[in-house]
Amino acid sequence: MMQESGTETKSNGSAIQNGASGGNHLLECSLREVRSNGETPSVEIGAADLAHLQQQQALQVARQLLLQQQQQQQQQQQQQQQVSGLKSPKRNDKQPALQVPVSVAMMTPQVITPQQMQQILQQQVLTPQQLQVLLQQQQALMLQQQLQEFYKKQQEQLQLQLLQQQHAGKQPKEPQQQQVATQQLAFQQQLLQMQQLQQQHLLSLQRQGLLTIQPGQPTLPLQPLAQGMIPTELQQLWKEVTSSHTAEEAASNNHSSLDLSTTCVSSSAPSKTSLIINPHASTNGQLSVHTPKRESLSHEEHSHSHPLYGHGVCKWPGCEAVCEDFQSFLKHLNSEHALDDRSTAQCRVQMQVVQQLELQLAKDKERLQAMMTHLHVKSTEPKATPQPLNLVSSVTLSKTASEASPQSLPHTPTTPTAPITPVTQGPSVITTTSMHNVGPIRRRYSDKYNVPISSADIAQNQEFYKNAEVRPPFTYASLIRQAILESPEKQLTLNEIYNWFTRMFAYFRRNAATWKNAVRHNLSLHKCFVRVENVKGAVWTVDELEFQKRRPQKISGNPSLIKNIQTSHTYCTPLNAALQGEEAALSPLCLWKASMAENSIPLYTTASMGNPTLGNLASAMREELNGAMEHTNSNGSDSSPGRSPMQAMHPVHVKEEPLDPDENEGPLSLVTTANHSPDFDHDRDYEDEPVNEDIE
DNA sequence: CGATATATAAACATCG
DNA sequence: ACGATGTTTATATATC
Repeated sequence: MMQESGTETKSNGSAIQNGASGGNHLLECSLREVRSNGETPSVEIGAADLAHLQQQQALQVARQLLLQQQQQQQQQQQQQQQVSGLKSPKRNDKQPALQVPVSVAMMTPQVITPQQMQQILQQQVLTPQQLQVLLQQQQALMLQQQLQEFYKKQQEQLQLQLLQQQHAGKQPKEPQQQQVATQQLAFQQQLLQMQQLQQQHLLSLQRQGLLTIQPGQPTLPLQPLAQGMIPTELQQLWKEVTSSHTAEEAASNNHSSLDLSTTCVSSSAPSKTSLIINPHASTNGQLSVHTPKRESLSHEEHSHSHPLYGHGVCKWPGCEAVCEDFQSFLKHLNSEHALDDRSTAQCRVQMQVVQQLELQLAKDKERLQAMMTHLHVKSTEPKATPQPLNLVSSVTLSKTASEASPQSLPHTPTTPTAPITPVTQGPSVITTTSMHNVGPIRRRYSDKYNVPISSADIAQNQEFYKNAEVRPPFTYASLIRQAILESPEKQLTLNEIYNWFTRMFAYFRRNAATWKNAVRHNLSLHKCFVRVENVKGAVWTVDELEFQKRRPQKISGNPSLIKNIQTSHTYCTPLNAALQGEEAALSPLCLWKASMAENSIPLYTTASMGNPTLGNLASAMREELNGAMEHTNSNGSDSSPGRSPMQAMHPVHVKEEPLDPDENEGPLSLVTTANHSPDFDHDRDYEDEPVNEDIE
């Protein structure tokens, strides 16, 4: 599984879906999503950090390789006669520590199995933000593992090379120095090769939109990498990449070209395979070792597992050449993606992408750690026990807030704030494929969202529900209301409501019969929804008063929320500004928003900062909460309570395949501007057609 | 434990 | 007859 998902992570979305042979669907999905959206995740890593880390990494690699080399020499000297073959099967055993020079430290966490993830999702133990982080980490982990395989293989190669060279040198019985020199050369070559492979990794990841690499940025990380190695060469190669020369070199070196691809394959294949030395692996052509041919595998398997091939298309970064079958794909691969400067450069970029991911992983890990620590501490505390005091204070705040901004907020989001940059909703998209067997679970959240989440997390979750098929933590009533309020006329037809659901939540792209029924049920059941006859039929509107009247549900166990409300000024401002510029940044409302977003509105992510609809949703939810709090708090206004928006909808049994949402309403069109995947632009109805294969 | 809220399922009605 | 739309009832679960 690890390998498999790792593969997917690594290079291409297509591989992802093809290779979905029970592997990590979460990862697959997320990648696919990212890819389809063509967005790139924002990597919040400073260039300096990157450079530093990469440099360290590079140095580490170099050191390890040197060490390895030395050890090998010693070893060989001791048993010169023994080393007769080209293979060095014992290598792993003898130098286990050297196998994975890169980021070993980051590998400690284990990859979460789909089941585990599923469980987490179902239980909603974690907030969407947390989930996202988790997913990202998982992804990064996969990558790491993949990289591990990469390096293992490379080292293996290196060793073989060294062995070979030693032998060659031995025959003429040249002095040891000569041997050393040869080995040094090989070593350098190996280093270069490794870097190239890494680059490829990065490149493909970048292509997938997993990372954003600014045009000028790449050189930064790369240079440090090159230091102490082959700076000139690397830089030159990089230049070539950046200059995007299109010279397609004929495959004079088919094997080599295959190499790059097979590297990926190996990482996707079982670890055993990945450790096998690929016959073509040596770019130097020095290896003559023959290992099990990949070609021996069934085509089907190939087409399903080759990371560079999927859906009849070559997934080489920037290629997308159509290949009828796997055979033609191989031909194409060999001819078009031979080991030329271009391919090498692309590979390099890929490596960079991977490196960045690694950095991201490190950061996310740190974050997770902090979260865990925090939660652990908190969990043993009042978490389960609501704190009235806090609640009160929060209520007060929110009340003020509501005053500050009229409850009729559903202001249409006029704030496409901004930078609709190629942001990315991170890799954190969850596939439902892995959750299909989940039975209906009806639970409420209540205190499950008391995890404080940073604004950054909030931002990251902007698109979370849009892409991840995770049940949104809102009741149907809340969602329906939101949908209606978001509309320009504050009224929607049933079908429009449906559309809103599917557009806004990936979760509602399946099980249509179920949730649609629920929507209708809710519309009929709740007084707050008023049906109005229209010229064109009937539309549904919201009776705010009625809506607020609903019984108040305590915002239980949310100490952190309160706490945040009181102390979230810091990021409240940015959040507010980003989400709703029209409102006072530091108003209590803002505080409310921040807390709200932190606790139950994971819809906001940097990616959709410019998405008015989301902003609307947020505001509406906030409004709702305001109302609820108001009621709860003031014994006055409405005798009846407001419903806490915190009430959650819970994971439901998912059996259908997610379809693409459609979009029709005018107001919503705003929504789907920059971030939307094309999918959102057709008018598809999400019916329950149990399709299990994921779309691409 | 009972009341309430919500989710889910399903029967049934109405209408185009 | 059929599907979309609504309404209503029943049941399960969670929360208060």
